[in-house]
Amino acid sequence: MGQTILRSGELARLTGVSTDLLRHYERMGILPRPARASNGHRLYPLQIVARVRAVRRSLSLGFSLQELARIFAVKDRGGFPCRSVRALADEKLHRIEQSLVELKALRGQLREIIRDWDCHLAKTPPGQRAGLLESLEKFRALGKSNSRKLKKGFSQS
Amino acid sequence: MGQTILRSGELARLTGVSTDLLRHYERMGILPRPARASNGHRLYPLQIVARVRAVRRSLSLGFSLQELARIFAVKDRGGFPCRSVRALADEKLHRIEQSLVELKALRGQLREIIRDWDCHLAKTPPGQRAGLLESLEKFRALGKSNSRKLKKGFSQS
DNA sequence: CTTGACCCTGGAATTCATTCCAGGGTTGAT
DNA sequence: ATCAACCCTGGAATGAATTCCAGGGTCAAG
Repeated sequence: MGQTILRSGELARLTGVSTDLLRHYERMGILPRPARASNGHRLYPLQIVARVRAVRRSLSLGFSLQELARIFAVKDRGGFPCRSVRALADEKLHRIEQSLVELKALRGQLREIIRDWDCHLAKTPPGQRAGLLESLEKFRALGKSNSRKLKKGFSQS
Repeated sequence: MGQTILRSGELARLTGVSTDLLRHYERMGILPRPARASNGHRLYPLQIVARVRAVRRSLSLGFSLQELARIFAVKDRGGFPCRSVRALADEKLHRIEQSLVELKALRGQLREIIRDWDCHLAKTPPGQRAGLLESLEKFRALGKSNSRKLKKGFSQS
């Protein structure tokens, strides 16, 4: 527990990220190549935990691995990407707000559609055609925007 | 214009969906296999426009092609999948609401982070380390939930 | 000396909606 | 006859994050 050196499994457990993913981040240039033990095992300094957590946090904030790679490339070469990070964050915020607007519109439409359907269903005995899907045409789509991408946000499990 | 029969290009133009995608939907069982002209060209009845629009609408509401395929499989065999469609819609609504909650939390956090960063930046001359990324650790992640998938909703362009 | 718990590697698979490709055919107009 | 504008096919590619795989090494405990 109190060591200053971590092996991949320990780092994985500490951060909730699979070792596979840690290696992937390394390949992407998002985590620096760590020192190696004589047997080839990765040896991470304790601070790497912060880095991994920052990565996970950034991802959940809407940063892409590519963006992080770009940022960390600057950083790991001794640069200070703070200003560009800041700009990126602003962009993310805008996207989130945009998404919120769209999602709310979607919710409104879906509610309307469901209400409409329930009317139909109430008048339709089970096993009979109610034509719910067809009725979808009545509802016009929202602006094309990114609504197509938004739907990816609905988790599966 | 006034015909009752459409060729793929016409249907594509009418619905804003590429012919490639129309064929893809057909492969997926989401559009029924249309009649063919003697030369092999697809001949769509005018009603197919409604179907395509329903598909697009459903997709934008968060239905997946798989789900639509299941639904239309029942439907095209003469069944009435309305009840299951209704259940699915309910599920989508829940997901949207869940997404909304998470997105709002995200927005709050991102705002907080940005405010925090701006403080640091104000005190840090350009080209100097401000440690914005490192400061991300201070902010704890939200419940694991689907926040990972949510970020996909932030469009690129 | 064997078992189990680790670790290593590079590359492939996954998921999803959508697009792109190569190779080929049928029309209609010039 | 030839060009443009369509249409056909099946399969492969895209992007994004993540996982899985095979084949192999290291190490401590029993």
